Amino acid sequence: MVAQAIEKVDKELIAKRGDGTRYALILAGLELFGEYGLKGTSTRMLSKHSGANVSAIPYYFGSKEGLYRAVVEYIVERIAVHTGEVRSQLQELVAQGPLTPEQAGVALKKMFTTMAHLFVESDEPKTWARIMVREQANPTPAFDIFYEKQMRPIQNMMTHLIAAYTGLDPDGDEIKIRGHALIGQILGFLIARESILRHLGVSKLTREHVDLIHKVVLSNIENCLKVLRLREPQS
Amino acid sequence: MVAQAIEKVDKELIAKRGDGTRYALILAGLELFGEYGLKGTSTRMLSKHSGANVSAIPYYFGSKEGLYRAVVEYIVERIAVHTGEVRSQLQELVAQGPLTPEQAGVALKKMFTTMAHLFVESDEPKTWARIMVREQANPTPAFDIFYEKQMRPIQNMMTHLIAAYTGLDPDGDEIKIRGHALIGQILGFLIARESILRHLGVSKLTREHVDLIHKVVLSNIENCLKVLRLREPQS
DNA sequence: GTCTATAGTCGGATAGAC
DNA sequence: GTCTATCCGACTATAGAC
Repeated sequence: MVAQAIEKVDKELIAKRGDGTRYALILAGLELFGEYGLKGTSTRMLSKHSGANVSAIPYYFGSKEGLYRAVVEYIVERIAVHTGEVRSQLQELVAQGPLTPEQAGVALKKMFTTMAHLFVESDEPKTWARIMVREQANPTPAFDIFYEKQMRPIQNMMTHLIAAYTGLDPDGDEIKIRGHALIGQILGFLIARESILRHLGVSKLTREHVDLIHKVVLSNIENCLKVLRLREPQS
Repeated sequence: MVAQAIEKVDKELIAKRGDGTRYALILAGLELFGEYGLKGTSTRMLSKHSGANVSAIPYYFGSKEGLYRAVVEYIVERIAVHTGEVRSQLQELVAQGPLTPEQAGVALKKMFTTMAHLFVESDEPKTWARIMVREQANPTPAFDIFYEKQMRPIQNMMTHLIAAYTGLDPDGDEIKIRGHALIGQILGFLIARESILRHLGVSKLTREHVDLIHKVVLSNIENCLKVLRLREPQS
């Protein structure tokens, strides 16, 4: 199964080092760290799962923690691959000058759609999610990598767009909190997945569930923001 | 610090066993399992933190896993203490017969206010949260205790109230998903706290932040539900 | 019910052959 | 760059004194 996954992935990452061992370890780490956590995953497990020798871990990554950092960096790279296009589109748009509320509204919708698609629908992120959720609840030094390269740009872009759409002060706390609340709706389906699965009485989300989640989340977000637009700029 | 916390807590729990050792271990587990996870917490750490002897763990709980289960059970009990009053109020109300949309609206507001208060404002849940978040991402057998005794009743109550308020089919998937999305907004501030703290540029939420979060979340929820009320019952 | 001592296991990292 | 062998520390749980 590792070999299969290797083929799906950018050649560049493999080419980073002459061999596939390093990469096989990252893939193993992705699965095992997500499943059992940093401490819960032993180098022997990583070795067995990747097919690499135990000694390859200190050799390539210095230590088990080094491999963990590399795994987080890999996740950041993969998210960039998934969201890069939308992100550069939005950055281009923003760079062109001040946005009209209508433009901002369209951009926000695109942004949230991308997030919902990535977090709810795709299969790949489920592997990442566990690692990143752990990091949120209990940041290791690796959290900095994730936050600075992924979260902060998203937060900034969202703040900017919501400000353009609603007229809220882009530097105030309210706009940051509002953005966070909206993301929370989507994140809930990633983070508390076990609870929603049990509530729905299924072991896996069906196509219909996913579509429904999309619809609900996007309409909720639209409603929350629309009300702000109509509100007089104050306090 | 342990002795201090003991005093704050129900006498019953201490009286469960003649001694405080058992309880001191649970308190230590609450902090350490949250911080380092099940595997990441050693019996030596628990011993040192609680002041109890290492052997007290297998003695009272059978094993480290036994202590972990006891900690989850303790969390469930504590949540019940915090939410019990509102919960029985709501159950009473529901038992009296079918609710008008207005009654359901008031009840929903009370329910979400309680949750927001508990998850965003109080200090105690932050300790619980880490453990429960780990369980969501990676359920151990202890998750069942939490889900059946806490999550399911909340989900059922919420489904019931949203149905009464909006006219949505109480047995459909949509209502479950809508409820989950709304809870997600609140949960985001508990689970992804590190991200919102960094975005706000603070290391701890101030009173003002907490009030703002309350306001934003509750108004969002109200907006999302209000729209449904006006919607024609369909599909 | 609490302690010390220890058995028995498994972990990460290194040394050095190939 | 990959392997085997091994060191050494840390872990959980138990035995048995008090």
